[in-house]
Amino acid sequence: MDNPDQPIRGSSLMQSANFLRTLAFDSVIFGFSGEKLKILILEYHNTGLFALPGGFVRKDENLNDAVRRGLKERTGLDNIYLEQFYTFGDVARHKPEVMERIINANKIPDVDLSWLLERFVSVAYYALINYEEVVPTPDALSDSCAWYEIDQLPTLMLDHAQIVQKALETLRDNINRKLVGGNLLPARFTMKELQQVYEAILGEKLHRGTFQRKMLSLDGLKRHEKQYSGAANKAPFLYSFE
Amino acid sequence: MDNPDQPIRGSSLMQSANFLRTLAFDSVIFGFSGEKLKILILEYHNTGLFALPGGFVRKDENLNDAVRRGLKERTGLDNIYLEQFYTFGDVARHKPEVMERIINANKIPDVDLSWLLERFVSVAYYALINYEEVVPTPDALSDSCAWYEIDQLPTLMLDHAQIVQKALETLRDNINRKLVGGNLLPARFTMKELQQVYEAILGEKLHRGTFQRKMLSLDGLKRHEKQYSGAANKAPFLYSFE
DNA sequence: TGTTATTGTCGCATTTTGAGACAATAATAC
DNA sequence: GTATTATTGTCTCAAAATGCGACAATAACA
Repeated sequence: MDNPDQPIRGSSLMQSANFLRTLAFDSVIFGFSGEKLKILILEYHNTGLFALPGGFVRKDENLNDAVRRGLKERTGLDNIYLEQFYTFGDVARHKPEVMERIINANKIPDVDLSWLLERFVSVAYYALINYEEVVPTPDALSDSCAWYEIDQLPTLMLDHAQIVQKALETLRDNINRKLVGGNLLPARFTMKELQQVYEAILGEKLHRGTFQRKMLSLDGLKRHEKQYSGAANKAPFLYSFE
Repeated sequence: MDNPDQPIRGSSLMQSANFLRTLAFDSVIFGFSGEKLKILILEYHNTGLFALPGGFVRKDENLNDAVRRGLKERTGLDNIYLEQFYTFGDVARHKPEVMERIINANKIPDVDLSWLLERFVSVAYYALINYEEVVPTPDALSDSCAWYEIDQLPTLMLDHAQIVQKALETLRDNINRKLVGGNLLPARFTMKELQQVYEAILGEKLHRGTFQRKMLSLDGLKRHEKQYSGAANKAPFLYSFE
């Protein structure tokens, strides 16, 4: 389910009065490392349940800000490219027994949490993150918050697998229109690294010459000094996004 | 605001118990006629307020079904291509005084409508409709439900102008990927009519030869008999979508 | 039979894309 | 120094897609 995030730390905050009813968000947080695309997944205490990081929207808070806040709490990162891609509103995604299991697996002071058992519609976002700078941070309900390779995800609860799927599709669509990768890579990177990001997202190999020509023609990259890695070959240029 | 639609007819239905809190939908319904792209706009009784047709989601109803239901009530049409394109969740869109004005302008039996004054997040959809077959139908709160040319809209309440804008952008993006127009035209149409739809959506003239070649290469059109309109020139073929 | 407006299609120049080839180069081996 | 090796930047050429104008075909009417 769209899990609460930080609120439970101070359990008094976790009251329905502070949040919009019915509405939650979930986020698909992409990172890139070791030539692989990964996403952040939570595991709930003593339940064996895996989920996307999500949360609720405060009554006086913009929807987009709520997600930004959640992202910061979970990754420590700020000022990140976030894209809303779909809102999931089927009745079938309402499974109060799952939420109950999560609540029961935790010792939570006597606050009325019955509102969490109601049906939620979830607005889903994805974000592209610099893997190196992230400190994955579980919330009070979770054991862990960790990176998983996109094609080796554990079984996710509710419709979260479907959400991931749709996030990937949207990302693939967008990559042909915008220059993607700014946040997935360090500030300076080689053309090869950028190509690896594209290949990981698209799930296919690209032709080196064609890729380089295309990227350079897009006019969104700035070329810097060469990177002498110590390898016995020509040193590649470093680039940054403008 | 995201207005209630049919429920008020039987005012007993218009109780908060039946609907999800916090959540509404709005729809941008595109039609095509006289070479112009148009959308359906409501006008509320005695308020001078214009709005997109919208509504609420019943507690036991899928989000997508709620929109489909609303669309049918408003246009009489069924089985239409509907696309969810964005969810609007800023605090700034909460203006209880607007909703109050609408409620006060109508004589509504004493049902508690205070829930309508709360903040709503709205999921927005667009639909492409066959103009010829539509019977625009206002709801109980509205004087009228009528077509307006896309570039001659009245001032819309709340953030509805922004919603229309985003719908148009999404439609323009999608038109380059999918074959659009199936619902905007009659079952059989000429290549010229199809081109006019594209030009209305994109807001620019297209080259006739290039357009025809492109459409035929997409392999989603079936060619039928010629249409003898009585004009003194070569008769065009009729096409339909497969 | 000629006229007129519109349609289907073609040809050609231009641009974009896919794929391989080749010289340049950074480190190491000799 | 010089040869070797892996990788990079760029080029070339063919193939495909696109922009734009031209021309023959044709339906109705004079």
